[in-house]
Amino acid sequence: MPTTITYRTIAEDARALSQAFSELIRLVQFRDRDRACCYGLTVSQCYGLKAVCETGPLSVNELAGALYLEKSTASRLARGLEDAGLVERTTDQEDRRSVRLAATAAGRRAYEAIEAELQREYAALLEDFEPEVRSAMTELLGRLTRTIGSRVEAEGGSCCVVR
Amino acid sequence: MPTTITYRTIAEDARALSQAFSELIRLVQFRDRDRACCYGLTVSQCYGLKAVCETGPLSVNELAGALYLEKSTASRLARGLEDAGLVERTTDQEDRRSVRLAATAAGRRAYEAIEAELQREYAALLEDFEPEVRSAMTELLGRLTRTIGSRVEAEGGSCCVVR
DNA sequence: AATATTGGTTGTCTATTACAACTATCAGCG
DNA sequence: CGCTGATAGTTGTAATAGACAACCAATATT
Repeated sequence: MPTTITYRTIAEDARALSQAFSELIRLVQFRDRDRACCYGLTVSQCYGLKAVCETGPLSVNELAGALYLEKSTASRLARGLEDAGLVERTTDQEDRRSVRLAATAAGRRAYEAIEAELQREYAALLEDFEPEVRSAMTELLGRLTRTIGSRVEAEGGSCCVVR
Repeated sequence: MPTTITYRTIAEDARALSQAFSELIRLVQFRDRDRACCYGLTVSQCYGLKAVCETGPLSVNELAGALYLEKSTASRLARGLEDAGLVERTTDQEDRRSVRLAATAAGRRAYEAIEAELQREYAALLEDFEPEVRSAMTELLGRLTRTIGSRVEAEGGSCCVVR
């Protein structure tokens, strides 16, 4: 299995990236749809729980920011997680408008189980690659993601020209 | 800007991959939601048009397969594209149950404009990286996507253990 | 104290999707 | 030929996910 990485022009790489991305998005959405059942959580709830567990207690607005959602959507998401007993909602004593969403013990357990399962899957996937390719892949994907993230945060998301 | 790619264990890579993916998915979905306006098409319609334009005339079932959708969903998607005047629907003469979805001239124009805009965006994004990193990134992302694709096609998408 | 701002919630609407029931066509077989 | 079963699509229905706007309550500003 050769690791020949050929150089290309930016345009060629952009084309390849566009192809890979749109396919990837479809694939992951498909997988996520199917996964919706786990622990009786919806896909969004999984992402919400993940955000709360990883970033510590969050306000509704912070949750919305972390997931790139509208605050109303985040609010309902939080309620769902609360109803499921996975997060606890207390009013912030510094600012009583604000809410503190913190994971409960059950929430942390669920998060860890889901995360472990996901990582088992990804590990199995990565076994198909040689170690250096594997590491490069994850490293670069991380970089790409961070770059896209900073762009989205800066621009907000421009729409293409409708002539 | 050094290109130090450190080796890691599979578990570490799996963890990094999981992180990058979930962030990436959120980001791209956010961008896509925002983009929904372009040419009066919805996001799904854009993906549908892309499939029809790139893979040539498709049946409804083939469209569903390409986008990992249920055939009913693909059927409605096709109708939307037809109503927008972007694809033409003719009954296959070999098998009159089947339908041939082909892009119209307007459809091809719209597809090309959307694709060009996307690629301009990706090119701008890739400018932030050195050529060798850029190429490696797109190359490896492509590989990863194909590997995931073959897994999804094989397994269908297993759900995690609900104990 | 009056006004403006901010954090959240609720009402309403749209998009995206699946599943199930149905129609029409095709393929195989006695 | 005429059943029977499989296949391609369509339509009905329902659930999820999300946005936007109007609102309430608390905090900030002047």
